[in-house]
Formats: sequence, structure tokens, C-alpha cells
Amino acid sequence: MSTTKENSEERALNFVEALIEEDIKLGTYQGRVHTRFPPEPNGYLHIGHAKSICLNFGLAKKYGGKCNLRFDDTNPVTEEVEYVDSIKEDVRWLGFQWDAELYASDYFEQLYEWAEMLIREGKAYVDDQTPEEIGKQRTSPTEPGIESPYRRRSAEENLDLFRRMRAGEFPEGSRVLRARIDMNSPNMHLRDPIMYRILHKPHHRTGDKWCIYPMYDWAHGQSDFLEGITHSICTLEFEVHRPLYDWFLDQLATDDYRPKQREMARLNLNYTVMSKRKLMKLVKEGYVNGWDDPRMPTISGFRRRGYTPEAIRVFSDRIGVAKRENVIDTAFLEHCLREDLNKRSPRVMAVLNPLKVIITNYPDQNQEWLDAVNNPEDPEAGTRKVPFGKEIYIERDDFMEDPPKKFFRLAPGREVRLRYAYFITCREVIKDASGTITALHCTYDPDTKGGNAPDGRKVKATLHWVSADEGVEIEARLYDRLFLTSAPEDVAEGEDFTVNLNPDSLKVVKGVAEPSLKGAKPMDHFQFERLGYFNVDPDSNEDCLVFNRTVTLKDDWAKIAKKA
RNA sequence: UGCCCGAUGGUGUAACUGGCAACACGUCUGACUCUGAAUCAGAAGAGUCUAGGUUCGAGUCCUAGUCGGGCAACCA
Repeated sequence: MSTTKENSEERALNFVEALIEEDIKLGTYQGRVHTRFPPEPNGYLHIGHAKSICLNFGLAKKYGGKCNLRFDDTNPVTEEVEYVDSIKEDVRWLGFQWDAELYASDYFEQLYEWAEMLIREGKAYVDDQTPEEIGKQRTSPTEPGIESPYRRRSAEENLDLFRRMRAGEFPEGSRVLRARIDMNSPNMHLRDPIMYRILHKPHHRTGDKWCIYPMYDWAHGQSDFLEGITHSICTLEFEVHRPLYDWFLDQLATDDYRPKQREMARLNLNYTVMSKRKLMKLVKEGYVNGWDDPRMPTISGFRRRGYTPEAIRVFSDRIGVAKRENVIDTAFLEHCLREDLNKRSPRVMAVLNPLKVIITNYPDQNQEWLDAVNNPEDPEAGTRKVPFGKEIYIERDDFMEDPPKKFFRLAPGREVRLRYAYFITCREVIKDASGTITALHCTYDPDTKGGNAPDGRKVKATLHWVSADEGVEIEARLYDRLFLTSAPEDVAEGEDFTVNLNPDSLKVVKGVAEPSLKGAKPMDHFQFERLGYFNVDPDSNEDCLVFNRTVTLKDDWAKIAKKA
């Protein structure tokens, strides 16, 4: 059940869909569509991965095909089960179910056999040189490469060496297996790329079984092939790998079936960073509180922040898929979020910067329970009762002693409405010795109960409020953007992106909320009227509910105030 | 002085085999409103990187440039 427009939107086909439809028409894969999401389990997924997830799983869904979740786990030095688990959780949370959970490591034996085959055919050889030597011989893209002295070893010798590599006879880094392709290719990836390296490291799935591990290029295309993938979508930087992807498959395939690799531009968002390395740095060096810190652009961060999978899916669909480099405005993500949250969030009143109001003409000890609408966007949501009394809290920002013309909230002598309650008029401002306002004395009009004046008089503002007696204390975590600049990675020579961190990206405040909030569960969404959307953080306990501000409401007054 | 991509309002994405550059976000107006929210209505903003060419007609085709990105990890 979706609360958004997500399945009803019409849009033009993107280039991947156009290709798939063409393949369906041509019968290239007998009408089959099979994609895969292939993360490396070396970090947490971010919103850029969400784009890929939505695309790959979305394509399978749209064309009645399948989508695998395949972990590209060919490098045991950086990969961990913690990451595998988080990735699975994130994909599921986004609302997708993979057809098969697979690992590149599932194919180690098959890859090994194919490697032996290439060796026997003279298409691969063992090189004993150091990484430096190999790199140097590749020279530069503008000049021909230099052949390795080991390039012409016999198949027998290569086979023997390769088997001994597998058997663990050689130290880490001492030898590699290389494909013999073309040292003069203008495409550097074809200058005898490395297929295997020796790594005496246990693998999170295969344990100590292997001490040689395949490189990405040798594992990825073959994994696609083994799984019957039809369309293998990746990002632009792999475009130059495509000839190699195709070359390997051409050596192995026994018929015409070939997965098609196609490349799209990755997602970039302004005011944040999106590389795993940088996100890792933020986590490891304590700039944020973990991968799921609500300020992080990780999927787990957005989840904890209160974003919904629906919003992310709609966002992902609307930003499109193309090859041009792009930077999406975070405001667009927030727009998709608000659109979803607006429809699903129960409204509630909470005051985050309380100012006491004493209603001088309200009977002492009196208390009333007033009707409040739960969600004006959803009549089914019904109503609830909120307690009202002689002493209440309003937002400190909703009062100005000396208001500018465009401010039409509470001010001395001015009348406003308390939402679902009464009209009140400010009569007196109470201050302490230092001059700070400590309370307001107001009077109310009993005839305006519920919020309407029988005489038809209007007020220009409606304020939210909370009963001083019945309100419950809450903690609110107010987030602002993590970075001050729209392109945090643009820094001066010698500087690091962390110089652009926003020191005020998190503000923790104590507030007070209406008692209906008692019993709210972690991850529940609410709209705090006039303030924004909030969700219950798992840090909440019996004594105190903790809320994350997911996103503010659009705020025209803030714009006006800023201009002035 | 290599190879591979890309270039359309501030941002993103469209424009079927050439036919008046469209949609969304953002911005600005206004209406409505018991959330300065939501909703609704409207406006401004590009002549499609440049220069030639083909054509009745070019964002789409051709040529030559320019600019941006990627590629020389035993990372993915």
C-alpha cells in the first residue's frame, strides 16, 4: 500500500529501459529480463546505491523479470559480514526482495577452472614482477606498453605456477595471473590485466580455502554470465572496462548469450558527500555518530532520520537515469519526502522552545479536553483529545515584543488563536531581572472555544501549544545539513572536505509535547504542527521520548524573516 | 600530444524514424486556509557548448572545434 503517486506516474523511457524494450522486441534473451544489484560489502549503502537498487529491482519488476542480490566479495581485506548484513537490511527496507542471494565467492571454483582453461589456451600467464614493475610496463595511455619478461612462459609452466599459487606456496604479492591481451591497446584495461593476486587472508565466507582472489574484472562479468543476467547496469567509471568485460566472456562462452553491461551516471546530491571513503572517514574519525547517524546520506542514516522507503523510491524514479554527470538538489529529495510524509503523518502539538503563557481569566484548576484533528489529509485518521489549562507553553519564536510589520503572531495587545482551543490576547510581558521574558499574561475569550469566534472576527495567526500540567517532556534532535557548502568536495589545495562540515548540524533541545504521544514507538512518524516532521528515535526510553526532526515544513515566514 | 563518455532554463529529466523546446524541483505573484503547512492558480527563467554545412525546416543529421568527466590500483 503506497501513499504516494509512485505507481501512477508516466514518464518517458530512460536509455536503459529503451534498450531493454528493444531486446524484448528483438527476442535477444527470449524476452527475459534479469538484473542484479552487486554491492561490495565494504561499507554501508548510501543514497546513490539506493538509486541503483531502485533501478535494478524496479526494472525486474517492470518487465516481469528477476533481480539478484550479489555481493562482490573478491577482496577479503576490506570486506566484512557486518556490511553484508547491513546491505541486506537496507535493500529489504527499501521494499525489495531479491530473487537470489549470491556471492562472487560462490564462483571462485568455476573462475579458477576458467583461468586454467585460459592458461592452457595461452591466454593467461603468471607474472612474477612487483606491482611497480607491472605498472611501469603498462606505461601511459599515449604510448605502447612493454611486454613482461614472463609473458611468454609455456602453458605448462604457467599451469604449474598457478596451481602452486593456489596451494599457498608463494608469499603474498609475489605473483599474479594476468590475461594476455594487448600491451599496446589504447585502453589501459586491455594491457594484460591482472586476474588473480595472492592474498593470505581469510575470507568472510570461504574462510581459509583460498589464498588467491580474483580481481573485479575477472569476477564481475563472469558472475553476470553464470547468473544469466541480461542487463548489467553499473556506473560511468566502468565504461572503459566494457571491452574487457566482453573479451573475457568471448573466451568462455559457448553460445551467443552475453549479458550487456551499460553505464549510467551516479547520483550526486548537493551539500553532502557520497563516496564510501569519505563517509568512512566521517564515521571512523567521529565527525558523526556512526553509519546510521541521521545526518549521513547512508540509507541507514535516512531511515533513522525518518525518511520513508516510498519517498526514496519516488525520488529515485523521478531523478531519471542518464549518462550525463549530475548533481541533484537536496531540496528535491526533501520535496519527495514531504509529499509522502504529509499524507501519512498524524499531527500532534509539541513546543520545542517553550515560553509559558498564563491565562489570567481562565478558572484556576480547570482543565478541558479539546478535540483535535489527527490528519487533515486523511479523514480516516479521526480525532483525539488534547488537554487545555490555565498555564500552557507556546513557542518562544511565536511571540515578539516589538514585532515587524509582517510578523503576525503573538505580540503585546494582539489576539491570536490557539489551535483547537481559544483566542487569546497578550496583556502583559513578564521578565526576570536580566530582562529575559519568562512568561506572558494573556486573557482568553470563552466564546471562541474550539477556535472559532461566533462574532466572525478573524485573527492572523494560529499557534500550537501544550498544556503545562499535562505536557510530556521530550528530547528533540534538530538536524541541519552536514556541510556548509553545496559542493563539500571542492576544497583548496591541501585542504580536506571536512573543513566544510557544518558545526551546527545537530542541536539537541528539550521540549514538551501533548500527552497523546505517550506510547509512541521507535520509528513512528509525526508531524509536529507548524514545526516539521519528526520520528521517534530508537534512543527513546520509558522516561523520555527522543525525536529526530526528519525535515521541517516549508516555512514562508522564515523566508520573509531572512529577507528583512 | 592516446582512448572512452558527455554537453538542453539555477537544478534534474523530456522532445518517436528532423516539424512551434516540455515536465518536475527551486524562485517569484496571487487565492484559500484554525498549520505562514498542505492545496489551487499564475509568472519569470533556456532558443539547446561554438562555428560551419545538409534541409522548406536541425536540440535531433554531417564536419571541425570548445568545454567537462573517466581511464595508466595486486580496489570495486
